[in-house]
Amino acid sequence: MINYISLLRSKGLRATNLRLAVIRHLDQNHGPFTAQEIFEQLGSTGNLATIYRIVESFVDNGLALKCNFEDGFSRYEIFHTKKEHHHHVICTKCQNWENIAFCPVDLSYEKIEKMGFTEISHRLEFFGICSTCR
Amino acid sequence: MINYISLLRSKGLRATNLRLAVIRHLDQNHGPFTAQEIFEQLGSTGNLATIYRIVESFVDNGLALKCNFEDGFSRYEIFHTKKEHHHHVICTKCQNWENIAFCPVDLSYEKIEKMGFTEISHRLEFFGICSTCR
DNA sequence: CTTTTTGCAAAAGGTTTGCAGATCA
DNA sequence: TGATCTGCAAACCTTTTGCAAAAAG
Repeated sequence: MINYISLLRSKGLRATNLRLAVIRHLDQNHGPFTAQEIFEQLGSTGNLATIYRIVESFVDNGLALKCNFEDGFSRYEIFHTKKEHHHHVICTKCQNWENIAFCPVDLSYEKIEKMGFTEISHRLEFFGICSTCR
Repeated sequence: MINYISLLRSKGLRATNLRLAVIRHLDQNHGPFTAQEIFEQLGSTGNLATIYRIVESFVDNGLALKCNFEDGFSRYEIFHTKKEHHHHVICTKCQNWENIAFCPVDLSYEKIEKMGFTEISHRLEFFGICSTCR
């Protein structure tokens, strides 16, 4: 059982009720979620603008990752070093997604370093049509 | 020398002056570009809303690709089958980018097909800090 | 001369911001 | 108590849309 209060404080963030609710929700559910989804799943308490401030602060402090399904919404997903870096396949019809267990990209970093870049990261998402929609 | 008029017509698009200017600009310059950039680089003639309609019609008809540098703008890049599928490294400080000559991802499609997906595609961008900004 | 495209202005819609009051440490 | 955070409402900013006029074929 994770101590969310300590986790937040370790990043210099005060452990407010709403922040605790958001970090717990992200940690215990199958995300990523949009800010709107988090807001609703938390019972539409609090305020959407505050949810945005919270998830962005999590991204800035390494508690969450932001990802992009090319549908006009930013999505936020828990990040701890325990959980490995991963990607998604998004169905372009129903917008459901699955996690992908492997990353085909990391081995490429050496080539990009040779191009003169440092502190390399990447964003990768797959799109397709899932078996249900076919 | 590409015949842009025929190229547009082969996709069922009328060869208007603005569409010709946009396709020529995308083809002859080092993109991708935002709609605003295209508008300005073309001398701010025409209308930004029309530029949006044009580049989106190019994407729908396979003449352009849309890509995402995670900075709030959509970017559009010429696409012909002659030019191979490729990715970018974007400097997170100066927002300049370079093309990447290889794609580490295509070999993964088989694994994703086994997950039940068809018509698979992917979006991949690398981020880092370039030698100038370091 | 019919259909498609453009310009203009206004709307849409996700995200951000200013500020006063509430909450945390 | 002092610093940080939240709620509210309004602003922001990229992108889209409706419609009448213009251009294409």
